[in-house]
Amino acid sequence: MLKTTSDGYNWRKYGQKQVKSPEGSWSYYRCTFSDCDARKIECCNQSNHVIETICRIHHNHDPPQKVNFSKERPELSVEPANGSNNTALAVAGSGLSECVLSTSRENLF
DNA sequence: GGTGTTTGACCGGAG
DNA sequence: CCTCCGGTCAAACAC
Repeated sequence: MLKTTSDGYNWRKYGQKQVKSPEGSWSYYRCTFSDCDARKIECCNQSNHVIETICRIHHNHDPPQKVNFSKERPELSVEPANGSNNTALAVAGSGLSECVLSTSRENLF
């Protein structure tokens, strides 16, 4: 709460599921912004480490960190800049824009 | 008191 | 038509 998460947005969890392997859990997140309908799904492994972050719907607004947020922000921007053809990522009206960010679990593991 | 998290149940689509 | 699974909502609880 109060503090923003990885993306710089405020996410509200609205569901969790244990799917696939017993060591796989999906956490469903939604943007707390009233004017935003962004959704995100986090895939965690047995140790509750986020191994994959699937962004479903993108935000239609700027991050709440409007004040001096430039000094923060490690390096993970919203888009996978390392992606080759991330141009399709800009498809806001293409219906379904999804980006899968594979986080290095070794960071925590 | 308000907002977000947790957990179980319900619904719709696919096979 | 029935069953399984992914996705969402709602009530209760925690901070």
